[in-house]
Amino acid sequence: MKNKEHKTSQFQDLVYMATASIPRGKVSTYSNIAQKIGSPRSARAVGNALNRNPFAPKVPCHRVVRSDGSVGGFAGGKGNKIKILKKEGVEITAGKLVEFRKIVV
DNA sequence: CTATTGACGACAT
DNA sequence: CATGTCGCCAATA
Repeated sequence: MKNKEHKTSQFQDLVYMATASIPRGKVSTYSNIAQKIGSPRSARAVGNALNRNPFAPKVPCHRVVRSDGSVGGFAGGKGNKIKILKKEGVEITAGKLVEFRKIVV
């Protein structure tokens, strides 16, 4: 029997592509990705797409944070997201990225 | 088709 | 600085 391929919509595909281009040790924001894919007002929808990300961990959705510097959510648990980011060299204090403005792409 | 949901953002309190 | 409200958009029921 054949595997059922989760058909990804164009919107989700664009989100995954943009997210995959984030270099290790840096981050991006939901809003930033939204603009990159041509829907600057769809930050929320971007988060939804990443939440269902079928290409994890190929697509580093943990490198996407909120525009105010807070970590945002994570399907594997927010604490886990913070842990992974710290491992990549990202400083986080009280749930906020310290040098956020300097590492955001 | 409409209603609900959600890993958001900006602003008000 | 913490919390709440409104607006936004796409996926799903």
